[in-house]
Amino acid sequence: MFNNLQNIAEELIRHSGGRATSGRIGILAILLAEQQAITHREIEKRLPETLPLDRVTLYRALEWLAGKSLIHKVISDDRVWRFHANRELHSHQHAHFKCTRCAQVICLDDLPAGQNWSLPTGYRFQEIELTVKGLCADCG
Amino acid sequence: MFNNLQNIAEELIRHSGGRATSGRIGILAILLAEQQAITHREIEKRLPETLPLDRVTLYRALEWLAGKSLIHKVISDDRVWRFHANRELHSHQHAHFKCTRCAQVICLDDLPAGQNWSLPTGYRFQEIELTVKGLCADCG
DNA sequence: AAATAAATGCAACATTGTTGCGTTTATTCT
DNA sequence: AGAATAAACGCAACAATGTTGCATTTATTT
Repeated sequence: MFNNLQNIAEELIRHSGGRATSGRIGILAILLAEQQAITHREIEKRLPETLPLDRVTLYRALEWLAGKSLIHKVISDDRVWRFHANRELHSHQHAHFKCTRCAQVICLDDLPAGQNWSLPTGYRFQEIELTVKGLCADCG
Repeated sequence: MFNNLQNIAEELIRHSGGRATSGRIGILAILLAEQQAITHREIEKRLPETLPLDRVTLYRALEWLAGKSLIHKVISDDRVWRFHANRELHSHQHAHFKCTRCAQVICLDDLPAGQNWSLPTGYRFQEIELTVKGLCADCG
């Protein structure tokens, strides 16, 4: 099962025209296995002992994966990036929920239509970044 | 005129039950004079030479002002806090616009109704944090 | 004017993320 | 399969933003 994700990850990476290194595959597999967006540190903790990875390498791999749109980054009010695999459902814009108590982040599917945000004249819309904050089921 | 803002700032601070120190007054006056949300560093640069203020004091004053709801903080994808005075218009929840080229941040007045975000069962809504990204009039 | 609690300044630290550069490795070419 | 090559990697050092502890100063109260 874990192996299955490894294979999917490898396939996705090759398909994006990059080198299928064990680091990238392992990282993407971890993100694919995760329901929520998780931090750099959380990814580090989930790395198997057989795959020790330098902090910097992890950062660079994440940046590369995000550049290839295989994952996306979410910023939140703790000033920490969180990463999440771009499953089909989420490949386009979507909102995030962040628990104000346990800091867990999950993805929501909806997003208010972006274009009809009334921006001042001359301003051009590109994208929307929306985080709903509250208490998750465990903390609420 | 600047003096006027100083007076308003002082009044707001006293009204919140805190000490009206020159630092707090100066900082709040700067934020009141600003249309946009600005960073810690930008505030530092705007401080008059007659009011040299320690980095830490500035952070603490901002935290205090935010705690008293005289200002609010906005996080964005450069992982830097920006601060903005809570004028009446903005005292409740509102969205922000951030230019992806010059990093300028302004406040927008609308916000989609928060309560009807479909959260998973058991999740409780508290607040919404929304940033629209794009190009401002100067950069677009 | 003196007393007092709150705010300040300084130094040191913490966290997250980035850069430069020599070494290793996945991939390609023969 | 083995050699060549560019892409990834690991290490060390750095950068930016924000925080903590503690002694000193200051706004406010009496």
